[in-house]
Amino acid sequence: MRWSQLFIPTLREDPADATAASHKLLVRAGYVRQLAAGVYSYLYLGQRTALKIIQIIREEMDRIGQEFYLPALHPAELWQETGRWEQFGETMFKLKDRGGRDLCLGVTHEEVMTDIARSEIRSYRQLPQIWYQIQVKFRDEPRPKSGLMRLRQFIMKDSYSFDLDEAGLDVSYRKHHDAYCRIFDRCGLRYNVVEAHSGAMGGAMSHEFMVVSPAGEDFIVTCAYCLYAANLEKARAGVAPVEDVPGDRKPEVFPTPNVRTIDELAAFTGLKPDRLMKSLAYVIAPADPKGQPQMVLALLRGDHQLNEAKLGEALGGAAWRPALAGEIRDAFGAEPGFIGPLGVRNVRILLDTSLKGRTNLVTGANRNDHHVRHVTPEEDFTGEYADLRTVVSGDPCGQCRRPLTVSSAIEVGHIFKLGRRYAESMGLRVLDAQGREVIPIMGSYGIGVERILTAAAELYHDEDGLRLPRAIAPFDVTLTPVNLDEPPLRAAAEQLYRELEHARLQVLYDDRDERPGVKFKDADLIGVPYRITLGTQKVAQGLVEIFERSTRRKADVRIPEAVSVLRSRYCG
RNA sequence: CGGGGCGUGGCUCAGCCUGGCUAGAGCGCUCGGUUCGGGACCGAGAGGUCGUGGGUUCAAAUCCCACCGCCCCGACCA
Repeated sequence: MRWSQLFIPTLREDPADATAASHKLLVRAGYVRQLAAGVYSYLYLGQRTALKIIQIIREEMDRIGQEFYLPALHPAELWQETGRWEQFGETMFKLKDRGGRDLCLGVTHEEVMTDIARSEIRSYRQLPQIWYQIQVKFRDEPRPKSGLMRLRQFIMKDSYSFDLDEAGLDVSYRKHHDAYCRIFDRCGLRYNVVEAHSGAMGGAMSHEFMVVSPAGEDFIVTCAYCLYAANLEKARAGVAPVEDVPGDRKPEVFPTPNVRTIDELAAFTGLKPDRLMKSLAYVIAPADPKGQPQMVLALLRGDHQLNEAKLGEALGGAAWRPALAGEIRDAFGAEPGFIGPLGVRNVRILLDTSLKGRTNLVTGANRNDHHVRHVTPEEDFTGEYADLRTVVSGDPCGQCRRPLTVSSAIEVGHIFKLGRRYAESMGLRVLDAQGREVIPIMGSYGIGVERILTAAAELYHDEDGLRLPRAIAPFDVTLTPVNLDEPPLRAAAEQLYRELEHARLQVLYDDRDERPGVKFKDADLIGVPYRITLGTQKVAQGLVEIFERSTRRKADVRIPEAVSVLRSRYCG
């Protein structure tokens, strides 16, 4: 394509409202423009790159499944059937048609896919199925952010598997795992596959595909030695042992005026926080509206942080919230800051596993301005052990004891073993080989197209601009004559342009009447992997220069060989 | 939703605190000329409801109130 006829609005300066590198560069390079918070237009370059990403996804998904295209506009009834009309709440864009009927824009498509399956699939012989689509999703996020990182409208490849049994689901899940690896490999991403928290979706297993980046919003825990990898929400680790001073004395209450926090208590007692026991109070709403809320006391080592996802899991997925000060006073007889496990009644006590075997700890006395020392779990009080703490960098790996690393990461894909929740609630049934009616088991799987672009931009850029992997760059090569007023240069450029196109390379021919510096800066900014530069001197000697964007290496080649040299780079 | 910031030509910003000449700069854009291997230079131009509405005032980009939009931190995130 001839640059002079294209719309590639590059910017010299960073847009004022961007902070993430990918956001700044995608706007500066003319890939995207913002329309509203979390809503972006793809311009020419952005669309070319998006289409390449989508094509890679499509090719790999076609190896394992069938492409559909579902509506984005859904009737409310479908979502009310599964209870997710309420569950998604304000995250869902809801609207009414002219007849006053409730509609919404799809946040995901389990309901629509399951609706198709239940009305068409009757027999186990029709299973398994893997259906996918590449389509727009709408989520009214409370806080869109970082350009294309978190959008309110975005393109997702989502797929759904239907299998007769768990073994079948394992196969479908595995196929997706492998397809996702091929997709992200082909897109040039470096990523980790991590065990993920299944969240309110339920389900037995889920994995996330994570690109480590400081711009990421998630945290993952990885072990460089045994390859353990998990989302921080889910990650487990060992703990370095703590030397307790053996104490055979009985618990002893002592005054601690105005000492509420762990830091204050450590300073007051002169003990390290790992000798203290942190008491956090939560309540579970009763299943029965007339019932009493259940008070929960979570106990952690003073220097540890509670992991809310793990607490939720320990409570069996029940809805919970931090206890209010009044509720704490009623249940413990003391203000927050002075509560503890001793002598409490009707309180469910959860101890983090790192407290197992510890002795002689200090914790709240359930009496204002007092704590209690010489407390030993299991001797002085009892409770259930659960993994509650948030892993931090340096914790010993639960598998190999080597130190773990916590990194921020961008979630580019997520695969879920869904189970039978949707099939069950929506009445999907098939007959098995014995003629019995059974409920198929489902999986759901997602890839965020913009996330791939964002992650690539975060991963591959420098101070001059983007340097996208070849597979997703908008062009293969830019062709840059430094001055088109010189007939020999123009002739050589036009000739090369034809040859490159003939060789099926995607070439961006910079035939603009711009000075060389402008052309070089723009070419660097938009991140095309190679540039062929035609300069007066070199062309007079029959040479052109091939410049590799990612390494900044330059090499002179003879003009007749330029195309084949470049082709070999792409093929080899 | 809580906290913070911002809103002035296409872009990046100054001006606002302390109200008052015709609202400025750089970049970009148009025309003419020179220039041409890393965002050139000279000359001449075009382009602005100062986010919106209301209020105070002789007078509002500037002060006050309300609203809207965008960004950041937090909460949230199948």
